[in-house]
Amino acid sequence: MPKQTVELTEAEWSIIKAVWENEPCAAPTIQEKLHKHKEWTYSTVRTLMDRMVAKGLLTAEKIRNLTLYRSAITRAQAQKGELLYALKHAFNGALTPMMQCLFDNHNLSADELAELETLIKAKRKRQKVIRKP
Amino acid sequence: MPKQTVELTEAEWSIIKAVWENEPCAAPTIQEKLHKHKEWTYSTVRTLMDRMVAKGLLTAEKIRNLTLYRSAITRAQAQKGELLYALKHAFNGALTPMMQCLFDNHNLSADELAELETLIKAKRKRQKVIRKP
DNA sequence: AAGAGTTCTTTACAGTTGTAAAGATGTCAA
DNA sequence: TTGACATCTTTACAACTGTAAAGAACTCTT
Repeated sequence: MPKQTVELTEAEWSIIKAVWENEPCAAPTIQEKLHKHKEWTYSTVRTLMDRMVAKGLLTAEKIRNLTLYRSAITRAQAQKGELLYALKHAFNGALTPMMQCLFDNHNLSADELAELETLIKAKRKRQKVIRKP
Repeated sequence: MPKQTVELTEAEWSIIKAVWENEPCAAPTIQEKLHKHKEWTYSTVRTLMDRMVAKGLLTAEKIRNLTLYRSAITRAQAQKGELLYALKHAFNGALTPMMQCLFDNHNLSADELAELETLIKAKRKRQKVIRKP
């Protein structure tokens, strides 16, 4: 079974986002891709990536002199982990207060509000479907 | 100005929640309150709390042999910090995908769905109000 | 085969986090 | 004033995180 709760540090988020967009990819590629935003040397990126392999966040495959990395978790899994962490710790698992907080701290365009309503309506219909937790 | 982005570790969340519910309070009180859930010794709790004072998450006031602690940030601030962290890292700041993710991983009661709609409607009206960021 | 360039490996180090033992000090009741 | 008890202070330590230097190894071209 896949890890059911994934937690990423800030640095790991940077790395894995770049991996998702470039996989399979080599460490130097990731370093270059991140270079605009992060002043990390190759060594830094490499160390982070290898640690992420050890944690099961990435996989590495060695081909001759090159190590090819791939993500071992999906973006959805990572997002879920992050969100559930916030939900659990900051809101004791209660969704409505979380939404409330979001609404209080974030301006929403009319379009976004409409989209949310659409999501809610869709959710009502789907609600009966069994979902694996 | 108050810290505008607060980030708490898991242990810090445990502590500060207990503080919010008991402040002003002494470290031994917090240790006892948490005892059901956390097998922390007094030393552990105390160390965590003192570090939180150093970080500006709590305040400490010494009265004779007793150190009284208070929260230095509100629950709302902490919640906001946690949520914005998730929003920024996992969703690149995009709210709708975040909601989507939430809906995909969380069953909602009819009541909750209705509440959300209410929140959205309220938000539409308030939207024009200037909010300080 | 030698040099240039690319990629990797090893090692390190300081700061943070979780966890706590041991001992010091203060307080109050008898 | 002497324990008994409560509370505090100091010190420690391992794991994890962010960051990277230095040097080794590989690859490709001339």
